[in-house]
Amino acid sequence: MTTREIEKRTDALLNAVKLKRTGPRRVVLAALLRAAEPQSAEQIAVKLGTSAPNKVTVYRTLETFVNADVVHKAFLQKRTWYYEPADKCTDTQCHPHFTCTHCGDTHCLTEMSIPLAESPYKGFVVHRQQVRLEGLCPDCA
Amino acid sequence: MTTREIEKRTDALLNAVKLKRTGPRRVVLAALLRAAEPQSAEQIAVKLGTSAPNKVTVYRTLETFVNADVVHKAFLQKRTWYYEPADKCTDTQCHPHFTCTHCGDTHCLTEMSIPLAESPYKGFVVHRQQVRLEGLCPDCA
DNA sequence: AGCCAAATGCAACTAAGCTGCAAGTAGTTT
DNA sequence: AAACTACTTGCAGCTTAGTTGCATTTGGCT
Ligand SMILES: [Mn+2]
Ligand SMILES: [Mn+2]
Ligand SMILES: [Zn+2]
Ligand SMILES: [Zn+2]
Repeated sequence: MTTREIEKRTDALLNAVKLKRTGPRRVVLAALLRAAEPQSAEQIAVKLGTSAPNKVTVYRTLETFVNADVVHKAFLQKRTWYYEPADKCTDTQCHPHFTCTHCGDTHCLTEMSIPLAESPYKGFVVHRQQVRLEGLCPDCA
Repeated sequence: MTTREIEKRTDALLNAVKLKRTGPRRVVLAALLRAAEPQSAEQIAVKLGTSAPNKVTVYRTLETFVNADVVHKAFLQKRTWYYEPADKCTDTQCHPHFTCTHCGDTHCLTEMSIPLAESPYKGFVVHRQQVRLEGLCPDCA
């Protein structure tokens, strides 16, 4: 996507969920759309450099996006939260994330579809699932 | 398991992985064996009360157990680490954990087996997977 | 242009965990 | 049994990642 396309998509997404199109929201959402992998608040701030909003605003903005379901938290077995645009996820699951045990890199496996697990337990109703994969990436295999 | 059985199992596990059988290790591992669900360092300390080791020791002990593969970190959508004995996990995955979106409780689904995902991506070699389920528990459904 | 609820920035605070180092102890050796 | 010592523990202080309260600013509306 070009810079111009990202800007258009950012505004369209903010409009769609009826959030004010403020400076901080535009740049934070654009940073997520540009990234190939889930990003932490810290990573976003670093990438934005001098145009980064106050860090409290970054945290609050990301939380706002999650509540509006424009962005999801990706749980990567790390101590910090990572965020990504929600558009490559279905109602019942986000795409799996693969982390290489050798180089530590994480990759979105958006083409992969894993059927929703059926619980053999009486009474448990499963609505969503998250899958995390570990192994060796193409570079390290 | 009775208290006596827990004590025996604790010592047997520590011996098996060649870790010294110290007071802190015995009580922390016993607390995990007694629990039905993954526990945080804080939860363990609270349950142990006055016999809890120093909190730094609890952290270090849990990390030691993970390195020795006696204990695993559970894949939960929380900001703190949760730990559980590794004996109900296979080489390729831990059993899934189910979290109820209504009451917030987490349950170990040890009877559930999910086939290891096959990556459609060239070059990615999957060694392990972790699955987290969300929905309604029997009490809340 | 003026209004105002919503958004932002700043300072202070907190939860969860980590580091350095001195003191203690489990398991071994004599 | 006593001595040895590498591993383990406890304490003080530090760090990371995020939160809260509150005063100031601004986007969207009239
Ligand atoms: Mn992703
Ligand atoms: Mn479990
Ligand atoms: Zn790799
Ligand atoms: Zn419930």
